[in-house]
Amino acid sequence: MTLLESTHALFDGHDAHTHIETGSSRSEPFRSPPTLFTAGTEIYAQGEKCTCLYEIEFGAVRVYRLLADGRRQISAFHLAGETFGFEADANHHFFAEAICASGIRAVHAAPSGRNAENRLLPLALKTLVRAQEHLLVLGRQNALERVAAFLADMAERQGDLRHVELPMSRNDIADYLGLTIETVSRAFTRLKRDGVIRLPGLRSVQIVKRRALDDLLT
Amino acid sequence: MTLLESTHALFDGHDAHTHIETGSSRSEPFRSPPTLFTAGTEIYAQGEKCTCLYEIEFGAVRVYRLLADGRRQISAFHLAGETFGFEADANHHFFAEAICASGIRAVHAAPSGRNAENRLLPLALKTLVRAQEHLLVLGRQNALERVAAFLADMAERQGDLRHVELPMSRNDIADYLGLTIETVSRAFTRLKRDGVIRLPGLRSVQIVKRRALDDLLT
DNA sequence: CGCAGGTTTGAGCACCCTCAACGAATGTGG
DNA sequence: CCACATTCGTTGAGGGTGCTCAAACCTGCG
Repeated sequence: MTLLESTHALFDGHDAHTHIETGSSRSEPFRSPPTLFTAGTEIYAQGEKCTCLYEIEFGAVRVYRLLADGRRQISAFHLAGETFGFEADANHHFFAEAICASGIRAVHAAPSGRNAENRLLPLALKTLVRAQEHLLVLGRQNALERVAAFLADMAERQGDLRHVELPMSRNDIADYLGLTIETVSRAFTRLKRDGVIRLPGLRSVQIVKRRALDDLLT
Repeated sequence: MTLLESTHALFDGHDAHTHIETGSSRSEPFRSPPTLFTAGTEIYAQGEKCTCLYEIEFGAVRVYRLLADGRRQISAFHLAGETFGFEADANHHFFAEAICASGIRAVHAAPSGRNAENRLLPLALKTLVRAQEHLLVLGRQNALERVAAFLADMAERQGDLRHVELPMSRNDIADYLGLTIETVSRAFTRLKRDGVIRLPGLRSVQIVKRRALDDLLT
């Protein structure tokens, strides 16, 4: 199965991920070779046991929870180079899915648990800081401010303050920002109309007036 | 200054906290004797250097951030017995204030930094879990559900599932739940009207229909 | 008793959601 | 290669939840 072929394979569970052949497994914590997850494939589910962390080689991941009636809250997006899958106890309390075709490496804790905490704490801190930032956005910002904060965050994480490639759909953005897709779409439209951003493609955003965007933050 | 006298002292800064005399300082991390903070007194501010953690002997604390225009998001309440003041880097990114007269003990990290992480990680985890729960509430629940979630959480943390004593004002609750005081008040009124709770006092809540409350959760 | 702070209640409005239809993009099958 | 299906995104109209503004109420305290 090639990368292109698998891009749109649907939720067929474990058949969907395939080991990618690479040499080199490094020294200390045991990194498995990266596995290919196709768009929409589940990486882990709420209630499963935590067995490892995950490093994203390429692609993107959404981590979310569901309410009983199906409402979804995406608590975080993770991009290439980031590590996720970290939970407070031995069980997962979230779902994780690949947003697009993604190469993901399982990282098993070092056998000597002593070093584990030194690696876990920074990860917990990063997750916590993001959650707290997110909390402020969801609690006290309006739709336009939320979308602006989201774009600014993505731009910063992708290392290009003028251009963002969004791997996720409007639906994902809405469930991340506590809005509906229509409201997200209208916010994009308004930012475009006001000349703050341009949209060369649906998932491609140019930040034209950085200043105007920043004015919507904090 | 007695505890009662100081209950309503206002923001008079550093004069407001007073050391309480107690014997006993324990072994490993250096706990200072508890300090009395009166209602509304700042414990630390955004931008200050982190010097220690804080243990609440009695009372309650709010931890919050401000937007430029004064909007406030309370990210957490802390009650007696809990530890707070933990931040991701060396500087505080939040404000912390005593909600009511509170006895708070500064806990300085053990000089051997080795043990520090063993104590920090569980605290980071607890903070993270709460933030993530809070995220779901702010992102995807309506006003009534938010207030219900808040009451259920407070009841559980106070160890009495049928009765809650709220140390904080409606204003604090609103800024915690991302609502206005009026909306919080209306939610209380509605829960009372529906017989879910009773209000023996403004800050005293009896949970009458636990089941109905639970139906509003997750 | 009057004042002050916090809370409740009401009326009106704004923002965002809901529902619906349309348009765009992409992949499928003929 | 084109028609079609499907998914995703946009746009519009209308309604509801929660916000704003305002006034009344309650409670504690000087």
